[in-house]
Amino acid sequence: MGDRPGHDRRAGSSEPPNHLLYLTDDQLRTGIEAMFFAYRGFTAAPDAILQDKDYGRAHHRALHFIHRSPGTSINNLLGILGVSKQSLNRVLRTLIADGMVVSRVGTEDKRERHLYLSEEGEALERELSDAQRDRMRSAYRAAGPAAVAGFRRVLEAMMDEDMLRHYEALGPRGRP
Amino acid sequence: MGDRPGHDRRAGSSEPPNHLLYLTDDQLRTGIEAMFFAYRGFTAAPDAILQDKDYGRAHHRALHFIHRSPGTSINNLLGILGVSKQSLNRVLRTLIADGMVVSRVGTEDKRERHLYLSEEGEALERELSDAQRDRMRSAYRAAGPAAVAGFRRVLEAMMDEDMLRHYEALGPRGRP
DNA sequence: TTTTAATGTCAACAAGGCTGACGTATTTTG
DNA sequence: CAAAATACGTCAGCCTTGTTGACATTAAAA
Repeated sequence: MGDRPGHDRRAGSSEPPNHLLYLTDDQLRTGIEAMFFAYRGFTAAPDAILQDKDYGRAHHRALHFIHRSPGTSINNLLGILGVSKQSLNRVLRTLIADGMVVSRVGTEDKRERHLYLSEEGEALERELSDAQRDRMRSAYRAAGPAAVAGFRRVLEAMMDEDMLRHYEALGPRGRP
Repeated sequence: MGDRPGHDRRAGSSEPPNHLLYLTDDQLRTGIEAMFFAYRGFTAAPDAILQDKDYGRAHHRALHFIHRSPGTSINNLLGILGVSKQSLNRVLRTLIADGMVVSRVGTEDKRERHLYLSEEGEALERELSDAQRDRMRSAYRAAGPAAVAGFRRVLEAMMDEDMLRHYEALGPRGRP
């Protein structure tokens, strides 16, 4: 297990080749901790806004992806969010009841519902994503363009196939 | 608000300077989505292991940081994890009852408790972090050392002061 | 026409957050 | 030394968000 190819555990063994120093257990552990702490910073801004309103992080996620893919179906959204339909439904129900989200019966396939944000929904989404982008922007700016490219590359390598598909399907200018 | 210095909203405005193209709203949005999808990949492996046992992600976090800072106090752990003492207590109680974590009364200050992992706790922690590191390692390897450096730099810039303090206090070879 | 797919919804439950309120050592301070 | 502050532990209750199971509806597909 310790000598699985490319699996350099680095515990009391001999030194690793210099070009693999970044794969050290210590480096990996630090990366894990960085993800943990950074994710808190990542969600802090929108969470603070949501505290006052009657919504939570789950609502934010739904708003974000409906904004990104106007007209998306429930099934597509389920795949993106990776939750059960019952969980999503509970969130969507409140958003629809509050007039943030509009659900229209599909034109081609009338079993499907197409989801859109209302004006009000767009406004809330904008408020949340502005706050989150501000945080992201200052991090990007502090780190610089080269670091940002690396950041993206590692995150993309961290996704499994399923997520990567959804991530790429959103593309540079999201389509339903 | 649109022309706050360095706040290039890029919505229907003129082109941004070339050297700031990475601060585009589109780029930031993609980074946000990358974080969202990647975090799922990040927690997937340990979550899968925990599903069988009677523990959850919160237990994993406690195990991780006690492993990293043997002898840590409750208060320190609270700061790292950023949860209420009641939340942490619930998790710690089960871990202590199961013999995964040992709590010793402080030597200098007898009000404090010092937390350690038992042999069994170390074993579980190892199982979980091995799985998570495997995932991390393959992402690191796929992205390469330069990307990893950028990844870390952006994540660190994303933390707020409080988290950064805890993150750095853990250091390269964690101390209590 | 039967089957399958997409969706909504009800019920029940669990994990893991939170706050408020106490109780108890123990250390610090005035 | 007495009073206050600190570091816990714990009980109770509540919220969000996740889960599974079951059942109904509608409409597309075979």
